[in-house]
Amino acid sequence: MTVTLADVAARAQVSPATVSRVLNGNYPVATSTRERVLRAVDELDYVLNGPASALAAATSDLVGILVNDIADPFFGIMASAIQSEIGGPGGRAGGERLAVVCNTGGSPERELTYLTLLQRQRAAAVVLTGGAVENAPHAAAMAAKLRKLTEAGTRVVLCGRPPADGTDTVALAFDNHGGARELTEHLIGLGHRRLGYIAGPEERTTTRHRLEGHRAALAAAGIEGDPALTVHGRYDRRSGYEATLELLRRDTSLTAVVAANDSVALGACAALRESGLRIPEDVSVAGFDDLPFSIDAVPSLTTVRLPLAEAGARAGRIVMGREEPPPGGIATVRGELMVRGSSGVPRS
Amino acid sequence: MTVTLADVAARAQVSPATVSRVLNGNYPVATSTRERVLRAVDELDYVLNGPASALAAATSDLVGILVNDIADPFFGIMASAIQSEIGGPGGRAGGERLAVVCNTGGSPERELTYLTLLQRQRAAAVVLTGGAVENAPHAAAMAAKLRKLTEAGTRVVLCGRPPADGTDTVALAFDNHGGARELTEHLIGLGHRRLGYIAGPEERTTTRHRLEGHRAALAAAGIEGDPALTVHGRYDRRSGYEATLELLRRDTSLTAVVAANDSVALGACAALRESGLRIPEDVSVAGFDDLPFSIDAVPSLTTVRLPLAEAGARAGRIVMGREEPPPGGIATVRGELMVRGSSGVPRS
DNA sequence: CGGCATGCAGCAAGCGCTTTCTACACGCAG
DNA sequence: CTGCGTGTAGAAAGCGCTTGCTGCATGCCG
Repeated sequence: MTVTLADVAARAQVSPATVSRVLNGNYPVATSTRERVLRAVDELDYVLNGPASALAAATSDLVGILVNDIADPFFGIMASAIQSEIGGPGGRAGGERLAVVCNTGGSPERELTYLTLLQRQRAAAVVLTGGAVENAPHAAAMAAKLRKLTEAGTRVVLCGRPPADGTDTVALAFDNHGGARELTEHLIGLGHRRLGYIAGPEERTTTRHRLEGHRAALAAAGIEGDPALTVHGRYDRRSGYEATLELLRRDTSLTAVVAANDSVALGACAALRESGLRIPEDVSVAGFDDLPFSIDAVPSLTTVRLPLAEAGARAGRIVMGREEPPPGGIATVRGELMVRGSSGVPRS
Repeated sequence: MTVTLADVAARAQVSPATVSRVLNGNYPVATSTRERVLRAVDELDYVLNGPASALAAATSDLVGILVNDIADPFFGIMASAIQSEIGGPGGRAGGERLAVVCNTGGSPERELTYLTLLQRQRAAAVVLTGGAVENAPHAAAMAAKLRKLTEAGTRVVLCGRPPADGTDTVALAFDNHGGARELTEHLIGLGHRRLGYIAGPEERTTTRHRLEGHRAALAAAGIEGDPALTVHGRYDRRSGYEATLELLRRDTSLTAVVAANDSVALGACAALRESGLRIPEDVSVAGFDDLPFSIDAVPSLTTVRLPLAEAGARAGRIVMGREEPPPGGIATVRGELMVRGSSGVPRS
């Protein structure tokens, strides 16, 4: 049998109540008693029963972090930053919390299911990262779930995701629109007029905002957007590779390829190179996010840096109540254009 | 107040016991009753209280995954594979489990603390990934903790980590030694004689095994290992960059740089390039792991592919009892040499 | 010196669920 | 017609912890 509070109490010759109070440190206990208890805990190698304590106290130290793809550094970096502020072991925060990263794989159902699971565990807090799926029924279901979580006392923060309508959940949204626009403006400034765009999966806010930013830049410059120059795909390298070949098939006159993110851009580079095109002499390429490997591409990738770690850390602090939420509960986090080797003046 | 089992029972006009049985499906319940209960659950939007149920049943559906660095795709890929087999939402397994990814940051203390946290939550299973810290007291503490977890009924599997002495924990270890050896043999076969080695952090099994494999290859070829040609660092790009500059400072005659992993190798490439050296004409570079971006480096990286996803999936299945553990509880997973553009014949 | 605030510890009532054991109603064999 | 197996539902005893309240010494005030 495992050791229980009562065993510790017996050994320390105090009541279970006292042991509990020593362990939680939320009630005055005489120093001598405390020491006796702690010694007993140590000697018996006692480990608190989490479920029991969560049940009795009606609280838990679980914090959930939802990500779309844990294998993607985009989410890994945010999750890492969030976790470090949540105050797991070694974190600066006081009580030890168990930060759990849940991988939704971008699936709306799983997102909802994980939220239910966290609700079931009476999670203390939840951070949702990544773009949302744009689909009315799902959005409504999410909003309802978030409201329920909030009601149950779970703090919720969205990180890198637009505010959820119908909730007053705190949101730290990335300025995908602005970043994409700035990026495309840069390319246009260089002289590009026919730009291909490799978008992410459809029905995602991130995808849409980046695409709209791109188109806004085109429109502002009086460039007619050609639908054939936009291809949708996933947020991975392979998708960028395939989409680029498709783009090349559709229109060989393009001088620049703007990708939904850096991984896609890398795939695009590979496809261009294999097609005998030089970067940026023949075709310029741009990514988004500025993940660590982007600077190592050859030529290094022109992209928009998103302050993933900073935003994650901030979300973590807010959800733990260690930082004031932004006014109105909504903040837009801007990206920064990083002009590097993969973009240049178009061939004439 | 939140809805409880009793509320559902009242609404369905049955006893709480019956509701519990319907929800757990482990006891015969008349169809008409079941339907009535399910309807009530639905109408009340009831969500089971996890802690309470874990306490009463003395089990939990939490599964822990320990990783060194969640921002590193090496771990992200494994975690993703493990999680998909664990049977979280959408997984193929039956009961829904909450897979929690814990980020130790490579710190021994945090590793231990997370294990305690998981023990406290009475986790159903735990998978530890990544190399272990080589340090007698810590190893002993870990072994003790793992034993305790096992005793308490938590299934434990090590993935990409050598067996823990003093436990009979199932382990899927990567053949870092063999992979490194093969890689260096490849370089030697190309004609390289002075190879720099950028090792990972000291006191890690992964670091040591890879380094030993490298040296074994050198020794087998009768090449004297020069201690000045080995530099230790972290497993990241920046570390590779700095270590390479240091290596170049120490010995400008080297014709190849072998890195502890792909990220380090990318940093090495950057440093070489900035130093005016061509890859592979002037200096060959090799990595380890074959992460997705490695093929996109220019030139693409020669490296050793580790079947991260496969190993993770297998570990996940084993820990869930859906696959037999390997004979003896220990399996060695081999890597595969990927010869690509970053390695070539040395300049004469 | 009585009385009362104060500090510390224990009692005991749950927290919401699971599960064993018991109860009841049938239906059918003896 | 009695008795018993079978199928289904309920009563109730916890699971191990937290916490409001009570109780008992102290020490200090008036």
